[in-house]
Amino acid sequence: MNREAACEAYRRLLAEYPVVDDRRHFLDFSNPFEALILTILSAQTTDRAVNAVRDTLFSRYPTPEALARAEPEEVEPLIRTIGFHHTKARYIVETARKLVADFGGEVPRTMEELQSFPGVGRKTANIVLSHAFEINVGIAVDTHVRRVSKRLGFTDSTNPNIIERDLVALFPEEAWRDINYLLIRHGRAVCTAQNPKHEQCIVADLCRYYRELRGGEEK
DNA sequence: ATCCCGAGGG
DNA sequence: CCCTCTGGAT
Repeated sequence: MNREAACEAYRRLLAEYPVVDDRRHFLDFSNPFEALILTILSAQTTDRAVNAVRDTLFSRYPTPEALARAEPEEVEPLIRTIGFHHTKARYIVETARKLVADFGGEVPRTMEELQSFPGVGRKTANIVLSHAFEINVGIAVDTHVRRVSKRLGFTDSTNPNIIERDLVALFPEEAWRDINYLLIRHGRAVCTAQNPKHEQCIVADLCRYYRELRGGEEK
């Protein structure tokens, strides 16, 4: 897909899913430490579930130092409702310990350093950088971004790294932070994995997948 | 039943 | 590439 068509799709998605509006329901990323921990906890879960545990978690462990002193076993009950709590309790305690031991309690601001924390892959690191630090080094690619990008024709690949490279080349840097969010919204509401709602899709006329489907059944 | 703004390990 | 980890919402 060419850049003009991609940006047209971006504009329409932005109008359909207002990002500023949606951010109210997203996680509060004002504190980098909390942002890192909450983003780790967010994996394969809803932001509602994560928001439900944030107050108890951070009132008990307000700093990296406090969380570093805890044992995963005592943190686990506090985050039981988010799922994957056994693994995630270990991730966030070890993350806090590494934060204190290697970074003086300050959350680092590079992709490489962030990905050295347990539970932080490229997707999570991208989110922390772009939302907590306003640093755009790339585009966070999750399963929704992956599916929607492939269908629309933003990329031909299924490899997340190549998808990210294609998206980065396709969109201006100002759009990087929001395209992730827009594609996720669209992926959940309309461009679903099964039975996508083509009739509700605001970018159907730009969509390679939709074009192929119609071509396949009409001729 | 199915899915959720994934990452680590085999 | 595959599998596992998990509870909650719908």
